[in-house]
Formats: sequence, structure tokens, C-alpha cells
Amino acid sequence: MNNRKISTVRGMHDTYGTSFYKQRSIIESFIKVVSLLNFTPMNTPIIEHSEVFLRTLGDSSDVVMKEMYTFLDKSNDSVTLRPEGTAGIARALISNGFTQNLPQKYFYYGPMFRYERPQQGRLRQFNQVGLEFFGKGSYFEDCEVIRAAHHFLIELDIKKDVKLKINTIGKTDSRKSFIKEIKAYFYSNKKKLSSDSLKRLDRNPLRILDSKAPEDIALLEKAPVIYDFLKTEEVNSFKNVKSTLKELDISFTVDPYLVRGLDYYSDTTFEFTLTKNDRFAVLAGGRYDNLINELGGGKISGVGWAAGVERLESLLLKGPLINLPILLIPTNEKYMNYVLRISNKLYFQNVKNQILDHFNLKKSLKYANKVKAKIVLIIGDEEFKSSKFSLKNLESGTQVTVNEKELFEKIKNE
RNA sequence: GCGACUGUAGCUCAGUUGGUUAGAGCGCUGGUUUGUGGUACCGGAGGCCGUGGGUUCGAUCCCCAUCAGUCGCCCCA
Repeated sequence: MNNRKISTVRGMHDTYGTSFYKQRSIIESFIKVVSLLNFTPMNTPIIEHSEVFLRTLGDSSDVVMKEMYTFLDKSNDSVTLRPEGTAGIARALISNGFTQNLPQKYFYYGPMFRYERPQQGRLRQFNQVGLEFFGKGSYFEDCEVIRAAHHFLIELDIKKDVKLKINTIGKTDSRKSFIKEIKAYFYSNKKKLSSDSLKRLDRNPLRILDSKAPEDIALLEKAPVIYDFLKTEEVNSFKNVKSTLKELDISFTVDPYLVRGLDYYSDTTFEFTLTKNDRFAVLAGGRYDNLINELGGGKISGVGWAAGVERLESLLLKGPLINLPILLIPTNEKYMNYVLRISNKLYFQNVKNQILDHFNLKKSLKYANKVKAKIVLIIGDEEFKSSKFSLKNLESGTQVTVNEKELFEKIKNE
């Protein structure tokens, strides 16, 4: 009665085949790069107390307002599927007392959940790779995480498709006075604002800065600029970030309108976006001075970034080839034990292989084509009797009869 | 949260101005070939036309809702 086909939950996809391998290779590249820079792995739970995100991300952010998977568990505790990675890592730093021993450098990867409308480059369950650097809060740390990002994108061979934008949004005090000014400025120009920005005015005025609406962009020309509100120390730190990036040959543009959506950010912010599509952020991050404190861990500064695995995947042209070096074809069930032993020998030589139990040569060869097997080994009556194999190369079509010793020699040469 | 388009066979898609048995290509399967694939030819299976409701004598088609996909906005990785 209820036997219609079941589907996935909206915005949550199955990953298999080429896509699976592509994602795995992205994560492998990530681990390779960040391990060389001595970031260490950390896994945090996918579910956290809702508080972890409520206290850090900011009440006004869209993530908190409408995108969190929050529910009561069976003890009536409010828990949330993590919408991002930083808050969990920061929580772990505090929970485990690692704040006593700085600096600490961590990387992570795994699924994140946001209840949004799915569209290009956006899913409700998606994977992120990311890293965090907790230390004294110097420009060196900013550059260190940007350096890691730069190497990562080169490793993936997509550095050529993206550009780096950086900015600073100052520390809390400077930012507060800046926000006060732009709020006043936009209020006095209220009638000229776009309807979207009108809504942002009270909730999150910083966001008006990176608005794409032409009427807003026109207003920005005469708007106050963050740099006029920075203290000397903040200005110098940003200068140092820029000169160090130049030293590292990491090209960037300074975008005074680059702001971050989450409340915990301060000082340096950065974003790698597609050169041909400014809105497509591939990797983004920044510094956060208040996050640890919000979670009760004291005044510790951190800087980090996250990148969307599926977004990166969409930029990779070629996935790894899925192939099968050897397919073992017994023509009769009575040879199975023998074939299993051969399969094990191949396994211990690190040769990927599969046994097919069709016991029908024609079907088996058709299957071999489909799975792109390079070589098939046929074991039938004649072969079994004489302890030999018919070794057929499916690409060339040639077939030879070999004994076990010759078989392994031949395979080594392939 | 707002908006646009789409949903017919395993896949890609035709189609019906509302009318009896809903089509193609690819794929699958059987045979020509009882141990030799990728080619060719001949057969076959496979569809509550996304789901629920409404209008109608009659709905896959029209209307409403809902679910899913794709794409914009908002926002973000």
C-alpha cells in the first residue's frame, strides 16, 4: 500500500562513484597540505548543545535565525546539528583544557547542516574542510592560515580559477564605532536604499557593504570607510598581513566591503572566490577574538577558514578513473575455492581484483567490459586440469595461457 | 524566508487541443554463437505519467496542495 519509491531528504544527496572519489581526493590533498604545516586533526561531534552555536554565531545571523537544525532530544535538551565547524573546535579547545598550552593548530573535515533552499553550490548537508589557529593573535597567524589555504588550492590545481580578497573589520570597539557611523549614514539615505538593505539596516548593517544592488553600491561611494576607524595597532597588523602575503608571493586584492556573516569575526577577513563568479566563495575565513570568550574560555584569539568540499568538487575537471586491473572468472562453481586462493595471492601483492560468480563466460565478459576490467583470468576445465589460466587482455583482445608463476610475472609488468 | 522552471520505463526525453492497448533512443534480458566481450541482426521484460485531493461521464494532460530536482534572491562553504 505504501510501496512508492523513497527519496532522500531535500538538499541531502547520496555520494558514490566518481563523485565519491573526487571528494576523497580533496580531503586527502587537504590532509597532506595541513599536516605538512603541522596542523593536527580533531573530530568534534556532529551534534552540540544548541548553546554552542547560539552564543557564538550571533542572533542576527541567518544561520542562527533560520538555518539551524535544532531539536529537543529525549531528555528535552536543545541540541543542534552543527552548521559550521569553528564553534565546535573552539568548544573542544575549552572542554579539554587545551587553552593552557598555546599555540594550538587544528584541522577538521566532515558534514555540516544548514536548512536552506538548495541551489547551485548549496546543499542542506554538505562537507567542509577547515582549520583553526589559536595563539596570541598576531598577523603571522593570519598569514599562516592563508598560506595553508593557498597551498591547498594549488594542490587541487584550482588556484588558477580563484582570487583572494582580504579585508579587516577591526576589533570590537573600532567596529562598533564604525557601525554606528554607517548606520547613521544609511539612515539619512534611507529612501535610496534597496529593500533588502533596508531590512539589514537594523539587523546587520555591515552586510549592506557587500550588497550587490546598484542603488546600494552608488551609496557606498560616500559612505564611511572602516579604515578610518581603526586604531594604530589594528592598522599596523593589517599592513603586516599584506606585506607578509606579498613576501610569500600570494596575490590578493583588498576589498573594503568584504564582511563576514557570522558575528564572531574580527580583524582580518578573507575569501577565495571564483574569478568568473564573485559570489561563489570556495574558501572563506577570518580572525575571531570573541568566540572563545563567549564559550567561557577566556580571552584567546583564533583565526581559521573553511572550504566547501562539494563546491571544490564542482571545480575539479577530472575524477580519478575507476578501473579494475583483474577480474577472475571461474566457469564452474567447483573452481571457486581455487579462484579464491588466487584472489588472495593477488590481494597480498596489492593487486585490486574481483571474482565473478556468474559461471557463464559470455555474461562474465560482458560484465568485464562494463566495469572496465583490464585483464580477465579464465579458469575452466582445461585450465584447472593443467594448473594454468587463460589470461585475456580486454583492451588488446589478446589471450595467452600461463601458469601461476608466469601469471604473477605478467601482472607485475602491467 | 521569497521567486521561476521541471517531475512520463533503470537513464535521456517525446507525447496526448481531456477519450479505449502511453512511445523512442540508450540500458537490461533471451537468442543467432551449448568456453570468449566490446560490432551486427532478431525477440522479450520493464510505467498507479512524483504523491494526495478537486473539476469531469472520463485526468498522465486542466485546477489546488504537497514532496523532490534545477536555477535566481536572501544568506553562505
